[in-house]
Amino acid sequence: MNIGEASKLSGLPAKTIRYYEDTGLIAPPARAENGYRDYSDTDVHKLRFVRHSRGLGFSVDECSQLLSLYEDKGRQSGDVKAIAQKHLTEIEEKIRELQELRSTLDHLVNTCHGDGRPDCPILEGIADPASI
Amino acid sequence: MNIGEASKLSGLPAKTIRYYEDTGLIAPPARAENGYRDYSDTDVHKLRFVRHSRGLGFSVDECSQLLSLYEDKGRQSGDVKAIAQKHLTEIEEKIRELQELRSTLDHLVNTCHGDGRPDCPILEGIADPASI
DNA sequence: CTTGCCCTTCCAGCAACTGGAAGCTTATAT
DNA sequence: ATATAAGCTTCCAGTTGCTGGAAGGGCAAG
Repeated sequence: MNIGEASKLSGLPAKTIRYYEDTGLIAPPARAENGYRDYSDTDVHKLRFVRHSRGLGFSVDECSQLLSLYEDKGRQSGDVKAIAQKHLTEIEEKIRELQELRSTLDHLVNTCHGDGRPDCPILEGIADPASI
Repeated sequence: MNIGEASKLSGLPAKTIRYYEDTGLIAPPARAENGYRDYSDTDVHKLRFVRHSRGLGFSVDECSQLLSLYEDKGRQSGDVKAIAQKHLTEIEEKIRELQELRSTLDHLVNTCHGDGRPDCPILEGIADPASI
């Protein structure tokens, strides 16, 4: 099938599929006689795999590793788990950071009248965070 | 003072300060006779303001708006609050997304033995999310 | 036969820096 | 005085993960 069809079935934009091919994340597919990329069902399956792992927030590099492991029937699940665990830890860290930001911002937003007057605790809080 | 000193006092890398100048976030400082950038205390104050607002996760563009408002003594606090509120909402949305990812990943990681055997619920979950 | 859509490649740009090269000036050490 | 090191200048390239657009070829329908 052409890239348009593979795009529909995988849920990835055609642009993105070509990009993944360029950067080596996915192997180049077969080519039809007219030069068009020709995707198999297996190719589409892998594209979907990549879309899902990207959707879980894995970096393209991590997706590449996960895809290799997926294709390696002699894999060790410990290797997969290590990647996922590391990613999970990073996500948890990110959540903590964002919650801190939310807390600070929420406080600032709530103390600002937000009207036509110029005095603004938000700006003061940014200028001098120690004052919060 | 030279950029190195301004960097120390503001907490921003010299590279970043030059970058902010290039992109118009901060006004170009005075220049000494030797061509070196020459920062005033006021300049440093603004650099700190930018560092803090970046630290709160505002985009450079939003920082630019906030800095303008900070310098505008006739500002309306409602304008500031609108920017901060929008950002807060985005952060809350981001937190929700990450919590979803965390939930899914946590489940996957916990169901994987993570040993030398090849069967791996993480890979299966990525390949077929409907199965989770 | 032309219109329109799909495909191809390549180049540029987004955010927000960061690193490095090449070439000044200034400060320090001998 | 001189050699070296540190700090400054500019400019260009790379990072991540795409996305948009230009220029051109393929192919089916009207």
